[in-house]
Amino acid sequence: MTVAPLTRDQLLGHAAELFAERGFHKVTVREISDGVGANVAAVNYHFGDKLGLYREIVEGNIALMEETMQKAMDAGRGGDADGQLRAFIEVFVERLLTPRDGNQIQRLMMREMENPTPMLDVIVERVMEPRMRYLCDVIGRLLGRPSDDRVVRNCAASVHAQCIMCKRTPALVRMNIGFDDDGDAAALADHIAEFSLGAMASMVGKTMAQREARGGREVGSAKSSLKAAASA
Amino acid sequence: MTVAPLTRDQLLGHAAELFAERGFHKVTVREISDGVGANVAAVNYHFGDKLGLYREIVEGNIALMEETMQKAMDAGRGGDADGQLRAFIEVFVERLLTPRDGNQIQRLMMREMENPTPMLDVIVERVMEPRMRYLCDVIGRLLGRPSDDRVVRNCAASVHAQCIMCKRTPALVRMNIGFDDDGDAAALADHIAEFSLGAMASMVGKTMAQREARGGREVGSAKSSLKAAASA
Amino acid sequence: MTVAPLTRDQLLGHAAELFAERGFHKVTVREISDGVGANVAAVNYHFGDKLGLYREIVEGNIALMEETMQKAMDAGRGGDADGQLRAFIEVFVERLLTPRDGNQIQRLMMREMENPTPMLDVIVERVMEPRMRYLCDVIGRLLGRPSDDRVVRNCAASVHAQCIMCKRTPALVRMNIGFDDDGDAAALADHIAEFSLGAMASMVGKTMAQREARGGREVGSAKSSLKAAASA
Amino acid sequence: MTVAPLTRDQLLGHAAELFAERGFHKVTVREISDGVGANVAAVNYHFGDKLGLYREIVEGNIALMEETMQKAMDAGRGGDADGQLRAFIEVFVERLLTPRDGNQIQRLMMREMENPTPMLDVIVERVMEPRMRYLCDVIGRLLGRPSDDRVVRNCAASVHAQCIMCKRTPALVRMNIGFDDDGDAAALADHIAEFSLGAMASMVGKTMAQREARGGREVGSAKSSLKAAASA
DNA sequence: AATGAATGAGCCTTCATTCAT
DNA sequence: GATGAATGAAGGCTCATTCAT
Repeated sequence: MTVAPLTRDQLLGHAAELFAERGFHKVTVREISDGVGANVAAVNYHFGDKLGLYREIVEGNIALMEETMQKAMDAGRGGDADGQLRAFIEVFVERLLTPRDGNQIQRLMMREMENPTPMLDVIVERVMEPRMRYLCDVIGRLLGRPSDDRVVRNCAASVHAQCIMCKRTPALVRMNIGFDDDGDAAALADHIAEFSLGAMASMVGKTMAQREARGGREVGSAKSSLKAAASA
Repeated sequence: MTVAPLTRDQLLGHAAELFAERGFHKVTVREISDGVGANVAAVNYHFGDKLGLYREIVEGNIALMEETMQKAMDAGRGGDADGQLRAFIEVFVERLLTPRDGNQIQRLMMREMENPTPMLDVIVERVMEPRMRYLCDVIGRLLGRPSDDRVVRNCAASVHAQCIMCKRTPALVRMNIGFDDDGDAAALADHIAEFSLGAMASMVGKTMAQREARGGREVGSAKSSLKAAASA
Repeated sequence: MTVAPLTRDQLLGHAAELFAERGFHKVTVREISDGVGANVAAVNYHFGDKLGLYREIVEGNIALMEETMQKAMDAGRGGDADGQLRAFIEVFVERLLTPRDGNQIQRLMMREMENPTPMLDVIVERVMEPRMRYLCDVIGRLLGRPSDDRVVRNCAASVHAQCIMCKRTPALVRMNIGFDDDGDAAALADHIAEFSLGAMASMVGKTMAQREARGGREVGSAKSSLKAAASA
Repeated sequence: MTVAPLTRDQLLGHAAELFAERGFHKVTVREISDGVGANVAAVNYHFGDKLGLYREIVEGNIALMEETMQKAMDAGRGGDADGQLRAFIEVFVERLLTPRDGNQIQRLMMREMENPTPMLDVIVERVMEPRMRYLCDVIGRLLGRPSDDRVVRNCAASVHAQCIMCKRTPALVRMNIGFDDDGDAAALADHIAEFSLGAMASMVGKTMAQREARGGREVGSAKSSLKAAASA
């Protein structure tokens, strides 16, 4: 026998969608409670206050996110850096563009970037930093440089900047500065991957050419898959 | 002999800073007026309403911006597309990072992206569209494709995304997903230019390789400076 | 056991009195809420906004009014036009002069005539138009003319103007231009009925005299009860 | 040589029109001053405050009114009461409907009836009371009764009510309870005069019939022109 | 004689929160 | 476990008035 979904869970579900869509500040508790046929006081009753509800949603999403991230890293394990970066971009972009019940973390993060809340710190610690660490790790291997290298960090930022721009916020749409708007996440991911891998291949090529021009020679350190490709 | 700064100008100055810092919606008229020791009604008296004050600030900034854009385009005139793109990125990034009294347009635009106001339309028309048109034009010549080509637009978006990310908003700083933070605009611009030009050179190279593989042959149309370099 | 009157009902009651007394625009929500010891936001909570509260009051009154009008028409049914007009005037004037708890429609309508609100349209549709239709119908039969005849409409306006003037607004009282102020609704109604029926009888008589002078002859059409009386 | 009209006079003229159109409370001092290209403070400078300006306008109009009233009374002098009443109604209605530069008293009085100001007392004393006195005097002679007779007062009120209704306020128009709307002041005045004289003739006739029925006889007192006509 | 600038009181509305049941 | 009712703080705006020049 099925029980009616508890108000608490309904609130969580409905609020999650609203927060993901418009951000913490632009959603009123009345909207949330009305949306599930509950009383205004329901939010405070179940979650202490509006932020408490938001916190629970964010934390739930973070947990999901951590699993996903782990899976993504596992999936890439064993492959080359090139494939790992492509995979990362594909997953990221797809998540950003495709609404999924119970997983709004990517959109929530976009909203946090626009209008931060106290939850941002948690998000940074448990989502952004692991992600950037992974991204830098992959790119480091791509470029044959340490993952805390300045160039690596900048390339990671370049890649990340493009991914973020995939999320079409109202302002971005009106500004018409985004990517081609055919709603095809795969095509978008492909462009970003091509663009970024091409950029980094070119960087590695130049570095090599410069070094070779200086009579230099590859000296150990990390092996670069792009260098390998470039020298092939 | 200098006169005490008029309330109107004080309001403009103070409000401009507040708006640039937090965006239109997160600033109250009381904050603005109190900040210069004026009455709440002062804003209404001088500017009709809050939006009128904001409009005047934005429009002043847009005018400055248009001059700058013109200058940037003039600077590139005569050079090749490669140089023009570099110049554009340099100017853009420099503006974004260097605070200038009475010129908050870049920050205001970031705030508009986060939380749009009715002024966004004007900004789009007079700032974003000319900028993107120019960017697509330059990149079109770089890639040897028409400026309204899909690939061109996507590359322009990739370049633009990176530029925007240079602006360190409070959230971006806390998220630690931005470029290396040494405050050196030139170095940042250089990274973005290298990254982007490398990406596009690689794209052109691939295209050529594909065409050559298909026994194709360069057939006129626009000449690509990157293609020229790639085939050299 | 009686419960303490709910704030909502208190607000309705107090506001109704204030609105009837001074009109929508001259009453503030603070006055309303303070008057029943409630918070300013109470009005918004219970009725959405000030107009929502007003709407509820007006609509309640209109409903009562419709019943009354129906009753007045029923009362006249079967009688001749003369009697119907008398009945109408009596009921109307009595309503206008006698304050009734929870029925402020007559006063509210006076206020709407002075300072219209968006509710006027509803009042017109559901109160004024039915009333004037009925009045024109009765007078049309009195005069032996179609109810949309110009003369009929003007006579209806003359009758209605006198009825309205029975309502002693503060300004009217100070101006001392109203009817004799002994508070006797029946006497007032009698005067208006005498005056108006006399006027119309005279009109019919003249018409007849004119027609007869022209050698004309009564040719059917609607039968006029006043004509019948005049020729008797 | 002509001098530029003084600000003071411009303010008087413009404000008079605005006040006549919408009433004291619905006109802002800014509107008044802007309308003549003057500063907001001009009103207070020249007239002390908004009410001071209004007072001056009202008093000027009252003075004009008194002259006019005097003239109207003079004009009627010598004629019979019937003609005097017709003349009164014609002048009154025509004044109400026809805007005249520098004579807005009728419209101002309508506005005072809707939304009284402190000036109402003066208007009552110097305009309303003399007018009603004259009206009662004329009607008294018409009916052959003393001018302070209850019936006379009521008839005066009936006449006056109809005249007032000629002024088409926004609410009256929407309510569709006014006279036929062809903007012809003369026709309107004619209807009201016919209606009212007919009404009073009928009253006199009845009175006579009643008295005669009681075997009564005309015993001196005021002579009634209508009675004369009725007995002819 | 007149004005630009500025003020203060007041209004309606919004929203997260709290309280008593 | 949940709610209807009510609150208080705050926000944008209007308008007659005042002040210094």
